[in-house]
Amino acid sequence: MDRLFHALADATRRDMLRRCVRGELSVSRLAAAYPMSFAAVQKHVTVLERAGLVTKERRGREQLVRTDRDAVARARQALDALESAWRARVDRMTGLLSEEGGEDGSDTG
Amino acid sequence: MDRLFHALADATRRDMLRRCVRGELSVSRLAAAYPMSFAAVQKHVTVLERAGLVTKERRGREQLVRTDRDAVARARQALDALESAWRARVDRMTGLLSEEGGEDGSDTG
DNA sequence: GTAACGTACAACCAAATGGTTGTAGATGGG
DNA sequence: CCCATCTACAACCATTTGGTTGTACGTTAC
Repeated sequence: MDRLFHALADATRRDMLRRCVRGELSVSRLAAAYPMSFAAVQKHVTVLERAGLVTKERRGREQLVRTDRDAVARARQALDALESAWRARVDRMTGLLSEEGGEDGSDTG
Repeated sequence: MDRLFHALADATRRDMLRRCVRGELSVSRLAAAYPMSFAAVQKHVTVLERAGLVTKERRGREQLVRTDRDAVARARQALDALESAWRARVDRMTGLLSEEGGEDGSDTG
């Protein structure tokens, strides 16, 4: 989860995710799109890969990068969990008066 | 946006967000919950605050921390935008054959 | 007024980040 | 084979992060 959000916390990497949705860009093709060295782009891709946000697929001597849909969904679900905490709070206010105890701690993913 | 996701990329800070949903915890009360110094917790709160994820409200000599619901929603919307990119891709495959051009770049926020 | 509490902020340090360059291993084409 | 391309990885550097301690300031309680 740390890796996931950390990977998302960089504008270059978020842009990469958008570009790699179609999974047709090699690393060097991707690198051509940014004003930085190939190695720097490689590092960004590695960060995305370790976060599970993209996968690499070999085609000849190229390595095609593709955004992993499920990983983005996972991040969204984490934020959903946070929002549901508000809902629980509202429920409590409108409905009843139970004590606190909503310690689900869904952070192990 | 960078600050937003960066703030979320730390388990301690995510835990803080959960705890501060009800907005009834002072910084020192919060600090008591973690195995680190008060100053360290203060820094975490500052990171969350600069990301817009929490606000502070003074009550006497205490400073109550409260999670900002809208900021979390904002992060979710960013991930929604990513997912809609996949939908656009599917649309293209099933429907027509238009060229690429979905450069909305909703990154300025 | 003074002590205790809660907060803010600066200085400092180890480790990680994000960038660079350089080198080396695979792969494909003439 | 030889060369160009694509990739991988290490070494290095400036900056940021995440933690510490110490000090100063405002507020509450006695």
